[in-house]
Amino acid sequence: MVQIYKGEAPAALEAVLDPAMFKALGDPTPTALIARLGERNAPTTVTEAAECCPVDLSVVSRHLAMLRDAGIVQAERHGREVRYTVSHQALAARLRTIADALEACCPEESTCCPTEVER
Amino acid sequence: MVQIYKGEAPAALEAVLDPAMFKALGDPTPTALIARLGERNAPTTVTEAAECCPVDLSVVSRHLAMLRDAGIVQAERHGREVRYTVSHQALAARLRTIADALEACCPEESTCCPTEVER
DNA sequence: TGTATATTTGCACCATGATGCAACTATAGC
DNA sequence: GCTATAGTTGCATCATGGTGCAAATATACA
Repeated sequence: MVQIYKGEAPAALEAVLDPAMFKALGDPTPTALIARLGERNAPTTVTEAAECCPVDLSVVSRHLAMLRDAGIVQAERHGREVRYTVSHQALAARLRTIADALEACCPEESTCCPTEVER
Repeated sequence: MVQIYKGEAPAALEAVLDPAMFKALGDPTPTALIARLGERNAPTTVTEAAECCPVDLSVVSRHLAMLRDAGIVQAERHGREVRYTVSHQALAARLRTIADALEACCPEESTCCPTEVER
């Protein structure tokens, strides 16, 4: 369950930190699908996209739907096939928006002597 | 298990798409911790950080360690306490690096008529 | 050395999500 | 309408990871 804590992040941050997007990017199969759509660089059917990884077609279908819901890819139906497209530019723009929000939310403060702790 | 598919992403992308970072940002507790460290804006102990959310102190300790391993926060031990610091600037920089890699990897191509498919 | 505080780690439990298979729906062509 | 192809969805299974509790470790101080 994705529970949001009260006052978890500054408003601007909270608006752009989309858990769905990060969850998608944290798993290898969706990541592979994003790369696959990128290298094909053209509307790609579920069957074509499935060549990216050794998983069942239904798994690919589900992941693509998840990516669509997360706003990372777009879908268009043509007859009996559905063609997916990824906009790396759009995804990059979203990451930059988050970066902007991060820098804006909390002014940096110099710390005296940050020493790494061995793990 | 985080399995990396062969040729999952262009080299430049693969180098910056860190699953550990995205996994951390996809869960509310680590996100709340990042925000907590940001608003305090100074080295923060585990006990202080734990005020961010209604979870056991051990959970906070584990999440902070995970964030440290993911390179998102830094830790320094002072006596019996460990003080954590987050650099929003550094995190923002990493996101921008990913954005750059995304834009560089696959030249955009215009699609004819991207129509959303109802879910 | 003994005690108190701060943090980490072992362990068990539970919710979530990824997966494969089979059944189902949608569409095209006969 | 019937059949074939493309994709989605239901269901069961399994791995992962978040969580709390208790025990262990690290350090300071008496």
